[in-house]
Amino acid sequence: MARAAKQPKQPDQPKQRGSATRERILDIALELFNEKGYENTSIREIAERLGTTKAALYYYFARKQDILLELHLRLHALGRETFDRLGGLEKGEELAAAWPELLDHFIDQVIDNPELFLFHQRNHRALEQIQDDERHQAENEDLEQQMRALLSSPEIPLAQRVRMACSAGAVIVTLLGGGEMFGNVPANELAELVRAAAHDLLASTVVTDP
Amino acid sequence: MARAAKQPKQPDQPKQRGSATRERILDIALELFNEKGYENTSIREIAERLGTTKAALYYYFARKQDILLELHLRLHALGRETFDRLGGLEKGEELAAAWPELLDHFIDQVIDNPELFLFHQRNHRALEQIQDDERHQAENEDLEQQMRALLSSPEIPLAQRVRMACSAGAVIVTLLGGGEMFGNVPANELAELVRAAAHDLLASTVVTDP
DNA sequence: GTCTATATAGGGATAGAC
DNA sequence: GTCTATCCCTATATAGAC
Repeated sequence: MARAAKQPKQPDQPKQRGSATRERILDIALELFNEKGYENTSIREIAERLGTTKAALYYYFARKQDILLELHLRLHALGRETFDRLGGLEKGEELAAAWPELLDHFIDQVIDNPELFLFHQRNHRALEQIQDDERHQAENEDLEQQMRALLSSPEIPLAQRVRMACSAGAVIVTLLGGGEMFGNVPANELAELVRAAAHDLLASTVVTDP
Repeated sequence: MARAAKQPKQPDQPKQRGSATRERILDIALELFNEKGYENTSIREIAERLGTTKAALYYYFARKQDILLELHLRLHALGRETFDRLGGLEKGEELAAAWPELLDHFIDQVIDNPELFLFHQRNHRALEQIQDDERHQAENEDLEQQMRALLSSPEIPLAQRVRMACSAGAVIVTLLGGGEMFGNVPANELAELVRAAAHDLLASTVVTDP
């Protein structure tokens, strides 16, 4: 307890949690990470687009990783929001029955936050690696990890779990697959078509013995 | 014509097209790119796993990019194989009608070459960038680009194209989503479940006016 | 065909002035 | 809070010996 008694603030906590420029940095980083990827984006590039210098960014984020981590936290919030709905459910049957509603909520979130989900998809590997390096809070808060856990649950019949995974894949690929694919179709219209398709996929599940 | 008269071989063509060590380099690179990603894999790492040094690799590949490019060509071959089946089709209706069969073939290919498709998915961005830098032959040979082109075809009703995209997404995400998700289920069994799900998704398409 | 040694560039990160 | 200048490291790529 003798060391580190001088620091007036928490050592590893971000310095300006709600700062306006801090948010701008995160927004610009999100843009660049989506355009070029995390590893191909340098601090210098982020600073240039913001109109400042490298060193200025280091006032807000001690390491480049911390920018990535902070963006991941935005996704965590969405994940918690989605999975809080299933809090009480325990048995596999109930979990499986809740899936269609969960998927609907997921579609809404993707439509509302396309950049964030694109970021998650296109920087999947970089996000994996910071989880190994740092134990950034509970691992189970991540939306994807919770979905995977649910899809691993042995209480749900395999055939049904596969359908559930398929429905998620259909949503992600179609909604994030790039706007040019379907021309200028408005996002809402696309979402409803995907929603219908995903639900048909789930509905045609063959009933199996428990 | 005065210059470059001395070279006994083509200048930018790879030196040992069918060499055994060359293939080993590509296999090891494929492994590492799948584990850590293209940009996080150094030439030194590839050389170490191969049991040699950096400089040795530069005998076979002039640039790191060329390794990526060569692996991409393996995918091109698969794409050509798939799309050669549709060569004669012209009208949108016929193209849409051929989709289920095309999807079946696609599933077979993913099952037979999981590492290659994983490589494509997890290094998507790096592959995009070499397409910009170099015009590496016809762009339309890429499987993904051809699929996108088909899904953009305005002759096919939007609802149907969305279903087609959904079916592709279901296949990719479920088959490449990581083996841990469904435990130790054999790949073939999984493939048949996915195949059934994807076809149900396509079959329940609502008939619309042409 | 494979090595050692090196050139060169760029990235992350820090020190300290203002 | 933001700058300049700099350190240190690692990466790609090349030259040339063997």
